[in-house]
This record gives sequence, structure tokens and C-alpha cells, in this order.
Amino acid sequence: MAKRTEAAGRLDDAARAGWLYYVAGRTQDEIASAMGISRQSAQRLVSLAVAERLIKVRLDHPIAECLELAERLKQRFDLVQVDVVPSDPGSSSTTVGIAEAGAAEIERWLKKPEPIVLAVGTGRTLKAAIDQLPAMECPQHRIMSLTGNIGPDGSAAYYNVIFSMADAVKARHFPMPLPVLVSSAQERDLLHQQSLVQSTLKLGREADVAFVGIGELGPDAPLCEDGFLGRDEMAKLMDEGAAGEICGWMFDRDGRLLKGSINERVASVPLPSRDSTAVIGLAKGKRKYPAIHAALKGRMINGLITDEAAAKHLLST
Amino acid sequence: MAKRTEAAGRLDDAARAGWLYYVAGRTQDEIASAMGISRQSAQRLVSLAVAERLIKVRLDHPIAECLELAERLKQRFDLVQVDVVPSDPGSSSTTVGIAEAGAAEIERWLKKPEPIVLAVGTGRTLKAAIDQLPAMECPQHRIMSLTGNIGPDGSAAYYNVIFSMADAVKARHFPMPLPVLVSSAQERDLLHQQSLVQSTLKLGREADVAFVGIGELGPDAPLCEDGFLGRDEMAKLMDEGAAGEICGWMFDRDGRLLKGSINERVASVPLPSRDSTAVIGLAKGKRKYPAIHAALKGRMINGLITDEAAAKHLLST
DNA sequence: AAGATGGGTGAGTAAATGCCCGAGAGCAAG
DNA sequence: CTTGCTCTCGGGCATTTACTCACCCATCTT
Repeated sequence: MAKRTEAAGRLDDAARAGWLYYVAGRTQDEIASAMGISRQSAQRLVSLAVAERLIKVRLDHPIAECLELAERLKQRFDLVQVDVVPSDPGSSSTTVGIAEAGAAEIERWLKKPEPIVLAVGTGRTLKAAIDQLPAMECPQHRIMSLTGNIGPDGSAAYYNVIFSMADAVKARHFPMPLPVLVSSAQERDLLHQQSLVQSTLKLGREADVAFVGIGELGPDAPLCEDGFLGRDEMAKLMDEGAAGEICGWMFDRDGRLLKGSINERVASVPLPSRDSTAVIGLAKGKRKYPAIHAALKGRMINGLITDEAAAKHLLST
Repeated sequence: MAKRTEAAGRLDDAARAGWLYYVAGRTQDEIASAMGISRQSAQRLVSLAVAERLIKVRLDHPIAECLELAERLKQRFDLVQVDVVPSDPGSSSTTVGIAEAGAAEIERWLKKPEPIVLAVGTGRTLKAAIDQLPAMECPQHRIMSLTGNIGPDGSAAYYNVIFSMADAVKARHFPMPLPVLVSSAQERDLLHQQSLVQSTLKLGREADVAFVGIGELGPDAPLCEDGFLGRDEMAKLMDEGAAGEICGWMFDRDGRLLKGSINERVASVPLPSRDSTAVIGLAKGKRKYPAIHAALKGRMINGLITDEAAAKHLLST
């Protein structure tokens, strides 16, 4: 109890220091003397504010080249919404940049006064985007999870997105209290009969917008790393021509859902249709190129948030 | 035309550099080599991006608004120190929040190793702030009272602040062994001749910082409640245009000391000058808005500790 | 009670950043 | 072609920031 108050006080100080540093443009020395602490402490508070994501930076300028790439992607793949962020050549992160851009796009939707249903998938990229969301008050909207949020070991899944999102934006939320993969098609159908799941499934069909990560497949794919899929199953999938997945739905290099196979056992909500819903994929990174390309080719998504390098690659194919 | 494209290209580069710096977190050296320019050029682009407001930083924490308000108050009323604490809409207390903030500010001053002279006024708000002070050892400082600490009935005044403060922080203290109001200007002058009082008056002129409450006037004002001022005198004051008081000094709505009237009989130390002393007022609460505004307008104080609601009101006038 | 543990602090220092200034390119007028 | 002007660039340097290290103190463990 006392501990929490203490920690909150420290975060308060961190926020103060961060504000003085980034917004007011003071030096850490000035902050230190203003707050009556040593310069080192001020520095620590500033970096704490950054680490705790109290400080959010956004670039508010259309970079011509990114805009052009976005426009061409839109034309080429018949998309309604494309965001291309600059690439950072030196970084191998798969989230830096598109997380911020994704958060900005999500925020745009959430700012609408009329109630919407916003669907989210899961994955590291999406989680990073959610972490960039500012605190908001959106009681008018409903957000729902397209994928189960129970991990392979029964725990809440690592990159469970919907709870952190609901927490940040204060909207009603509808998780999928299921694993991502179940043991058989029969089990899935049975589980989907549950009334809780039924209402979430229904909501999925009503979604106005869906944000999904695009996952690559392969022996090093997150799905394997996190234990959702055995290496043998992954190998089998690859043999069947799988090129990527969205919310657990496996598709081949032309973006067609694989018949049978793992997909029989995916407990996720069916991807909303492009016709009624804005389905926006987030992905960047070389390893994901085939998956992104397939998803676009198969028209599984009609919106994309990616980076320059990926955009260039997609246009060059 | 060519010029505009050129300038736009430069902004593009600035945006790119700013993005790499703030979002991707690279150093200017890395940006420079990534973009094939010198580090200095990269630095220029980054600072251009900031100057052109391409980079938007925001603080995602409840106190962000308070800091923003504080900054605006500083600008608007030419103050050196402003602290805005969150308002508690449910509470009508006139001290909750600013007492803690006031104590924190006092503590900052007392922590200085070099000796200072700290002046205090009186009042419920200041008393509440003092009560929040931790025990300290400050033999190097001197604290003095700006106002008399003898009540209208000859007893020690209720909200006498200096003794409890001296008790808490173990500093040498210089009270004003006088009533707040005496019977005439002559009597005041006579009392001020006393050597004890003389030394306190002298100390007042040397004060490095003064903490004062800002009092509202009116039939229900504390000054009446506590019997310092009769209702008839208060009514007369109001007729003369009095809007508030600090340490007993009455001022009108423009923050000008009233000539004659009660002020002739105020035995307090003259308020230290803004030029040499940080004069920090503490006040919040709807009833005090006119008084605070007047004190700011008349430049009687150059520091303020208040709450969000009052800050907003002051900025809206 | 003694010792481990974890978070926080200040000193010191290396790295990164901001800024001034002289050099050189480009350009218009003479 | 020269002169004078502006503009931008990069070198050098002072300031500011990040990081490491030793240390302190409260809490927890054995």
C-alpha cells in the first residue's frame, strides 16, 4: 500500500522531470535545481519517464517518399489505408516506428464520437502499438479480440493485447477466453457454442475496423518460440505451402487460407470481411515480406502499416 | 518553385532525421552516416525538425495538465515559481494539496546549505503547509514572521506559523511580538521602534524568500471569523474596493495597496520586494479567486502555489 | 543478529550534443 | 573578372547527458 503510493510519487516526479525536459526544454541541471534533487537523479527521472512510456514522441510531417510509397501500395493492392514509416537501416527491431504509427491510427478510430466496434489480433507488433496509446476515455466503443488469449500452458498469453488496450482507453472489451489452437475441429465448434464466445463471435462480424499483426512462419517464428506450435507441426505447415498467418489463420503464398491442416483447429474469430470492415495489418521486417505479400495478394487485409523497406520490396515484386 | 521543392526536401530530411533521432532512438552520428551527411548537418536537421514543430512530444500522465497550467501562469503573470496541484473536485478544503506542495517548496529552500532568510506570513493555508514539513535540522537559516502573532485578545494568534515551523526545522526564528492590527498609525510607529521589532523588520528586508497566504475579504473571511476585524470595519473596507489581503495588507482588485484605511494600522513587516525576494503566495478555492487575481495583477507576489481549478480560472480572465 | 538483496544516491567519466566561427560555394552587381 | 553578399558546411570546443562504479540504507532471510 505504502509501497504503491511511493512508486506513484516517483512516477509523478518522473512525469514532472520528463515534462520539464522534453516539453519545456530545460536542461537536466535546471530540472535538478527546480526539483531540489541532484542532476543525476534528474537524469534518472527523465530516463524513467521514457522507460515507462510516459513520454510519447510523434513525427508530424508527411515524408514525401513515404507518402508516395503509400499511394502506390494503395493502388497496387487495392487498399483503403496505407501508412509507410521511415526505415531505420541500422535496427532489426520489428516494431519501432510502426508501433507509433499503429497507435496513431488506432487513436484516430477511437476518437470518433459515434460508437464503433474495434477488433484486435495479437502479437508483438500489435502489443507494441497498444503500448503507445495514450490514456483515453472511450466508453462508447467496444473492443474485441479476434484471437484466443489463453497460452499453450493455460496462462494468459504473452502478447495478449486486449486487456492492456482496454486498460488504456477505458472501453468495454470482449476477450476470447479460448486458446489460439485447440485439439480438433470438433472441440473448436463445441467451445464456440459457449454464450460468452458466441457474443464475441457476433461482435467480430460487426467490427468496423480490425488491427492485426501479420505473422511469418518458419522454425524461428514467434508461434514456435512461444510454444503455440511444435516444430514438427510447423514443418508440416511449411510443406503444405504456408506463407504466413493472421490471428492464427494460415495462408499460402497467394493469400489463400489453407484447407484442413492447422486451420481446422484455430479457435480465432473468422477475419472480418474486407467489404464491411477495415482490416489493417501491421508488419515490417525482411522475414515478414512473404507473409505480407501473400496477405495483400489474397486480399485478406485492406489496410497496411509498414516501413519504407518493406513497402519498396512489396512494390518491386 | 524550385525553391519550394528544395525547402520541402530539406523539411523531408529534417523529418527523417527527427524520426531517426526521437522515434528510432539513434544518435546523431548514426543518423549522419545513415543519411550520408556530416554529424553537424544531422544535428541541424534534428533541431530544424524541432523548431518546425515536426516533432510532437507529449506527456501521458495526469500531472501533464498541471505543468502546462503552471507554465502558462508563469508567462502570463511574470512569475518565477508556480506550482499547480491537481484539484480534488469532491473536496471543498482550501488546503488539501497545496499544503503538501507548499511544504515541498519550503523544504527545497531549507535544504540549501548556504544560509538564507525565510519569511512567512500567517493563515490557515500556511499553517497547513507547515504542518506537512518533516523534521529537519537547519541551524544555518533564519526564519522570520512577516505578521504579528498576537491575537486580538492578547493571546498567541491561532494560525501563528512561525513557532511550529521553527519547531519542525530547528532554525533560529524571529517572530513579530505585535498584534496584526494596532489602534492607530502612531501606535504602530511607536511599536516598530522597539529594538526587537527593529531587528525583525530589518530581517524582512533581507529575506530571500517569503511564503504568504492570500486572504479573501468579506463578511465570512477568516479575518472576521477570528475577530481581527469587526464586521463594520470589513464592510467599510469592501466599500473602499478591497479585494484581498496578504499579511494584513489590504489591496484592491488591481492589487494596489489601499491608501489610508486599515492599512495605516497594519503592524506587519512591509512585503519584501519582488525584485530581491521570491514572494510565494499560497491559495486556492473559489472564494479566493478575486484576491489571487488581484495579487498577481498588482505584482505583489512572484510565485504561486495553487490548484488546477484556480489556475484555469486565473488564465481565463 | 548477521548477512544478503534490491533500490536508490553521488562521483567520476566517456559519449553525445549544441553552438560558434572561419572557409568555401553560389550568385548578383559592378 | 572582381567584389561583396548570403548561405551552408564542417572543425573545434564547451556544455550537457548517459553510464559505470562504489556505497548507503531499508528490508528480508537464515
